[in-house]
Order: sequence, then structure tokens, then C-alpha cells
Amino acid sequence: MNKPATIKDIARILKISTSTVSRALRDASDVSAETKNAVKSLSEELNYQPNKFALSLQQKQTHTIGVIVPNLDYVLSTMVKGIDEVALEAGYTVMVCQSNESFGREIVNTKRLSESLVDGFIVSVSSETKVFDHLKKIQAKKMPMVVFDRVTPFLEAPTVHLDNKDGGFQATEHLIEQGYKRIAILAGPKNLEISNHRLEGYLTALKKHKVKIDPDLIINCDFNQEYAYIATQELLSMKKRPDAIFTISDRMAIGAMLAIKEKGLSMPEDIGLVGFNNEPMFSLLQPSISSVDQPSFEIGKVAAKLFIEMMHNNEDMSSVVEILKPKLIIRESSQRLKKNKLTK
Amino acid sequence: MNKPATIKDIARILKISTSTVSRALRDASDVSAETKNAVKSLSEELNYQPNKFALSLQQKQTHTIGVIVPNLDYVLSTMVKGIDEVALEAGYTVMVCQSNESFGREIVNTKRLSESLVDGFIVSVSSETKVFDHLKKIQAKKMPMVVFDRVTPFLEAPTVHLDNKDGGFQATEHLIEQGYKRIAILAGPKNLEISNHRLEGYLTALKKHKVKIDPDLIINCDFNQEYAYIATQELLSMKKRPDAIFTISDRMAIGAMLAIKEKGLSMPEDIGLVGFNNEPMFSLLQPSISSVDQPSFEIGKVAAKLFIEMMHNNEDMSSVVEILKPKLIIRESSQRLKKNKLTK
DNA sequence: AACGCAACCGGTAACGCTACCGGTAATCCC
DNA sequence: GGGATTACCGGTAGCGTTACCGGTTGCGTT
Repeated sequence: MNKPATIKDIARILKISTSTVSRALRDASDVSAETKNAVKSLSEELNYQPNKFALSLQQKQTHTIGVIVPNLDYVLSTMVKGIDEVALEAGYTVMVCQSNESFGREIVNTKRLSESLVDGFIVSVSSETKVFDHLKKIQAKKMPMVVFDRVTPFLEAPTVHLDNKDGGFQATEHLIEQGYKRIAILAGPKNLEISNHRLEGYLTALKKHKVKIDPDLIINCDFNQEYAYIATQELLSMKKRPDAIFTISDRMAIGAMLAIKEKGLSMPEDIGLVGFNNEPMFSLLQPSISSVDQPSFEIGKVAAKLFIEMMHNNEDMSSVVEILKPKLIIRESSQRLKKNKLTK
Repeated sequence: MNKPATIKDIARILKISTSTVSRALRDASDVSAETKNAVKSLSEELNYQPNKFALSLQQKQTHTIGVIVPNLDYVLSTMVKGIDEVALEAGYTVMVCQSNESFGREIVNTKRLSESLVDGFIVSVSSETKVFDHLKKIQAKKMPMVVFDRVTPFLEAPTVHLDNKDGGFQATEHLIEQGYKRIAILAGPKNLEISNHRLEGYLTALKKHKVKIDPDLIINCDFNQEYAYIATQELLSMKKRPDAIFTISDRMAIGAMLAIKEKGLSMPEDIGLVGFNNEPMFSLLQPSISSVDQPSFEIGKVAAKLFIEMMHNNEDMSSVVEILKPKLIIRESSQRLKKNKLTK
């Protein structure tokens, strides 16, 4: 009961060789059914578990995926769940490391995991990351790597992410259709792709509907709630204040909502508001807030599938890009035109 | 550049033995400074990284901690950050697996990780888990295991958790002091310790202040927001409705808040509300909601420290219990008596 | 001159497993 | 009946690393 049983123990007890035991356990062809049964039942009895390290040492494979994420908020932890699901099924184990939005931490994590602990990586970069040498080093080692969610053009790797342009477009067009005329956007940090793409979608929608683009209504600020709160206060104290706000994250929408309420304005009458991510809490606020929902779980699954594909047939897949569609969930905060059915 | 360098390569190039290389790299005493330098500079150049598997195979140690959590919500992901921090510093890598509140998933995860992938576990059990054989099996293997947050009396292991009784007490006493007379509690599932302890604290506070205990005001429901919403609706339609509600999680507080607003009641005047966990969003709602803050990061750190201590001097520590104190954060939702300074 | 003792270093085995080669016995076929 | 084929099994080496034992120098001591 103390030392874990090995293949040797089984061989010794059954008076056969370790080779035979090994083959029997793996259902190889050239072992008699009789010995197979003997081996299997004994291994069951001894609670035999193969030593992964011995295997990895030999086969240079760990069957483990390193997942690096900037944090574990609602969206990312859901994506990780998706990764988990697929990986588990394919016989992989997942190691999750959060970089905590810190560039330094991201480097340490990748380095550690790449020290022969994992077969490859599924990465979402931190907001601080502007240099990608640590990830390129991994690619140089021929380790498979998939980038998801927070992607970057500076890395040649297969990629999974939301159609952020479409998300921005849907939200903005919806606001236009609801009769809002001066639509502001709280965009995120300028160096993040997701931020810029959502902004692009916003611009496209305005152009399509021939709404004049006012640079004063485009605010780049941090993802932080506080910043959004302050930015909204400033927006609302403009001479020609906006009559709708689109924030590219839900946390920012909360900040905006607070500022709107403090100003004594009502949603959706005075101001329309649409967020991004559709955190579950959003349906419960008052007013409930419209938000662009992304298939986070699915994105995680696709990333993992891509990774496993990359693992198996190791051809170059760096040009593969999987883009998933968002879906606008319309709630009270932006529903100015009365309709029969309100999405709760 | 293709194959990773091994000590053999270094030995071959330097024309010395692998043993010497090994010792040089570990700064052993009986290697001349000269060869040490030669070895170190060459290993640098070749980008040598020791193969963890060869090490683990020999020393039966993985320097990896398996962390099993039911989910990665705000509280738990903060705790995991704490674990990360301490583990990294002590030279350990962390593998996080979320059981997704599923008993079956928890079993699969523990089994996988225990297959010689990790040295031991830091666990928070799922809400479904009522049988603990899978964890006892791990203990039988003499693997160190620390239980945190969601603890259970059915497991003899060192334990780290919040003083949940005190949390319940603080919240309830605060409501009493604010002049609320009929204080309801939305407690969680009956089989969870954290739920029962917070309820106990509630009862203790009532007794201390000689407030009559009304069983109708004690509701056991799921952690779910929806349930809290419904439960609150029922509470508010009682003949003698409560004038304050204490929910043992923040998600539940949101549900309660929604029901209160729908009923046209105001906080804190008509109804006082206190939540639990102090999720960051809470300070931004309107009214801002009072909540019991727990030192999640610290709890994670303590759990990891305990684990490492257990690793090093492997004596029996199953009786160790670390209890950390919560701190009530008072905000608008329960602040009926006007004071000069409001905590924002 | 003979011995002892550091200071260094090399060789070997072992960790648990599988790939590979080879061997034995039984069976089959002409 | 002899060679070929099949079905099964064993031995050995090797994955990368370190522990252990032993050996070789060179120097100081008696």
C-alpha cells in the first residue's frame, strides 16, 4: 500500500517479463488473451497507475497543455472551461496560469511551463504585453501554440477570437435603429486588438447609416470601471451630450451606468447603454443592460481543438484564423422603441 | 536549435563526464571553479534546461501542486492567485482544475492529477460533493493535501477558511445596530459548511441582542441568483415582512436587490441589505451594497504555505486549522443611521 | 620514501517504461 | 519430414538525470 506498484512488480508476481506486461496493458497484438487478463486483473488489484514521467521521458510528450491567461474573469474562466472540456476528452491535462495582466509574470509562467512540463501552449496575452519574444522562443522550440481571445498581429500562430468588429457593429447599429443620434463609445486601451476592432465596428455602423462621426464621442480609456465612470461623467457634461453609450466591456458599462444615474438621467429614455460580454449579472440590474454576448465556452473549445490538431499533424497552421460570431442581447437599457416582446 | 540540449551534450563538448556537469550545475562542492564556469557558460549558450521528467522519475517529486476548485468566480480566482504567489516563490508550479461544481468532474480531475503528475493537492470541494473517498484515496497515498474555503468535517486534513460565523455575526449585528427589527437571512444549501456557519453567526447576533428568532425569516436556498430573487419576493409579500435581508453571497444579494426594487421599496430606508464576498462591482451599484469582505488572496497564500510546510516536514498536520477574519464593509444599502463618513 | 588526505573527476546503476530485436515452440503446408 | 509461418514472450538498451562509489592526481606530513 505504500509504494505505488510498477510494471516490474506485476512482472515479478506473474513471473513474466516487463515487456510482456507493458504490451498486455496496451492491448498489443502479440500477447495471449490469457496473459492479458492475468496482467489486467492483477494491475487492477495492485491499483497500478502508469508513471507519467517515465513515459514523458521516453516519448518526449507530456500530454499536458499550458494555458496562459491574463486573468480569470467571467469570460476567460468560461473559455478555460471550454478548453478543459475538449482537452480532457482528448486525453490531455490542462495547466492554467494567470499572468495577472503582468508582462513579467507572463514571462515567468511561459518559461516555467516550457521547461519540459507541457507539450505546448494556448495563450491569451496580458494587456501589458507589447513584446512577444518569450512566445516566439516557444515557437522556435517547435512547440505548438494557439492564441485566443486577446490576439495580436505580431505573432504568427493559429488564432481563435470573436468577431469583434461585428460585435461593435451590431451594438452600434442597434442603437441607431432605436433612434439614438449621438452615440459615444468607450473603447479600451489603444494597443489591444479587441479594443480597436470593436471601435472599427462602431465606425462601420455609423458610416453605413450615414451618421456623422464625432471624434469627441470616441474615448480610449482603460478597461477599468473607475475610468469608465469618469469618462462618462465628462461625456455627460458636454454641451452636446451623447444620447447613447456603447462600452466595449461590461465592467465599463457598470461605471457608465453609475455616472448616468448620478446625473439623474434615465435609461433607455435619456441615454441608451450597451455593454460587451454579457456577464450573467447584467440581466439582473435595473434597468437590465443590453450587451454583446460572446460564445466564450465555444471559443475555448475551438482553441483546444486547434491545438490538438496542431499536435497531431504537425504541419504549419499559423495562418488558420477562427472567428466566432457574437450575438447582441437586447435588454431594457437600450430598448427605446416599445415592442411587444422584451428580451428579459 | 532543434533538439533541446542535455547534460550529455555539455559533457561531450567540454570533454568531461556527465556527472561533473550535473554537479557543476548544482554548485556542488567538489568541482573546480574553472569547470563550473565553463559548464555554466556553455549551458547558457546552448539554452540548456533541465529535463523535469528525468528528475521527477528519479526523485519521485514533481514540484507541482494540484489545485481543485469548484469554479473560478471572483473569490476563488483571487484565492488561486494567492496560492500561485506563494507556490511560485517556493519553486512549485500550480495546476488548476475546476470541477465545475460537479462531483464526477472532481473525481476525474483528482484521479488524473494524482497519476504521478502532482506532489499533492489543495482542494475546495464542489457543492455536490458529499462523499469523500476520492480524496481519502489521495491521503492514503501519503500525498499532502490542504483543504480550503469549502471545508468539510468529513476529511482529516489541514484546513484554511474564513471565520464564517464571525462574518454572519458582524453583518447581523450591524443591521441590528442600524435599528432593523425583522432581519431575514438567505442562507445557502444546507449541506455546505460555509452556509451553516454564516447562519450560526446570524443566530448568535440575534441572541446577543435579544432579538426574537423567527424561523420564517430563515430561508435555505441555492446559491443561485434566481432563487434569491424568488425567495426575496416571497419574503416581501409576507404579512409581517422583514425590514432587512442578509444574503450569504453577493450573487444572492443581487437577486434580492432586484426583488426589492421591483416592489418599489427603497434601501436602506425600507429595507436594509448586506451581502457576502464584497465583489468589486458592489461599490458601484446604486445603492452601493454593504458586504462582508473576506481576505481571499490571504486565504490562498495561507493554504499554499500550509501545503509547502506539509511537504517539507511530513508530519501529521491534519489537526491544523487556520481561520481568517472577515471584515464588514458598510455601504449605502444598510446605512440607515446617518453618520459623517460613509464608506464609498 | 612512504603514507594520508584533500580536491577533482569518471563510471555505473537506477528511476519506470517502451521500442526493438531476437528467440522458442507449435502449427501448417507441400 | 523439413522448411516456413504464426503466436507468443524475453532481453537489452535507452530516454535525462543524479547518487554513489571509486579512482587519480598533487601536496603536505612523518
